Amino acid sequence: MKIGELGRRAGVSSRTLRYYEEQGLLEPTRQPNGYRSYNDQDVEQVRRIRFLLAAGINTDMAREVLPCMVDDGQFLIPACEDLIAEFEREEIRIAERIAELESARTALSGIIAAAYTTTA
Amino acid sequence: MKIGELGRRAGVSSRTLRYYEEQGLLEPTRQPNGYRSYNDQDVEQVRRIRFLLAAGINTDMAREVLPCMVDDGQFLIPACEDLIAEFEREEIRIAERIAELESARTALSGIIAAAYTTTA
DNA sequence: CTAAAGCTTGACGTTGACGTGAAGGTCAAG
DNA sequence: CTTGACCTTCACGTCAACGTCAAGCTTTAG
Repeated sequence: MKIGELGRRAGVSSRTLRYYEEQGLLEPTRQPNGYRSYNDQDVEQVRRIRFLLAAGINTDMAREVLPCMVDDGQFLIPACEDLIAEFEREEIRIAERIAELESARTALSGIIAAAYTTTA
Repeated sequence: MKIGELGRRAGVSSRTLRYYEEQGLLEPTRQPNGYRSYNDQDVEQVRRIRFLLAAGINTDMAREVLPCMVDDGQFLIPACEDLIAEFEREEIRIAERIAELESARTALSGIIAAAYTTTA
C-alpha cells in the first residue's frame, strides 16, 4: 500500500509517516516509480510508535525499543531485556509528571471552590 | 529592589523576569538610570505566575487571571468570576492529560511485568 | 582608578514532532 | 488531452518559555 492509505488506516498524516521513516522507525520499500510501499504489519508498527510517543518516549528511544516489541506492544522479546531499566526510568518520569499535574489540578480545584464560596 | 534580587528571592532568572514583563505579567517601574525597580509584592506576583504556569496555564491566560488573584493565589476576587469557567475547562484538560499519562503508565507497567515474566 | 558585578536592549538558539507550502513527477478517469 | 488526485524531495515555519551570547552602560568594592 502507498503512504496515503497507510495514513488513513493508521490515522496519521503522510508527513508523519515520512517523519517516522526519517527517524528510522519505518522502512518502507520502494516501487519502481519511487513511491513508498508499505505492508499490513506497518499499520501495527505505526500504532506501536504512537503508543510509545504517547507514553512520553521520544523517537530516539522508540527506535531502540521498537525491534523489541511484538504482539501489539504488550510484550518485550527476551533479547531486549536490557531495555527494562529504561522503561522503569520512563515510568518514574511519567509518575512524576502525573504528580505535578495532580498538584496543579488540586490547586485549581481549590481556586474554583474558593471562588464559589466567595460568590455564595 | 533590582531584577537580580527579585530573581534570587523568587527563585527565577533575570531573563525569566524580563520575559514575564514582555508578556505583560510584571510591570516594574524604572529607576533614573534605566534599571527596573520591583517591590515586595512582586515576589508574590512571581510566585503566582509560577503557580499558574505549573498548572498548565500559558502566559496569555495568566495575564488575564493574575489581576483576579489575591492572597497567594488561593482565591479569586468576585469581579473575576467569569474566569471560573476557564479554570474549570483547564482542570478538565489537566484531568484528560492525567488520564493519558495513567494509561501510558499502566501500559508501561504491563510491558515491564511481561518482560519479567518472560525472564522468569 | 580599576576590575568585577550587575544592569540594559536586541536577537538568535533550544526542543520535538510534526505542519505547510514549493516545484515537480505519476497515474487513472473521463 | 487534461484534470485532479496522488506521490516525490527539499526546506522553512510552528509553539512556549525561556537560555545564551553580544555590546555597551552603571554601580560597587577595594
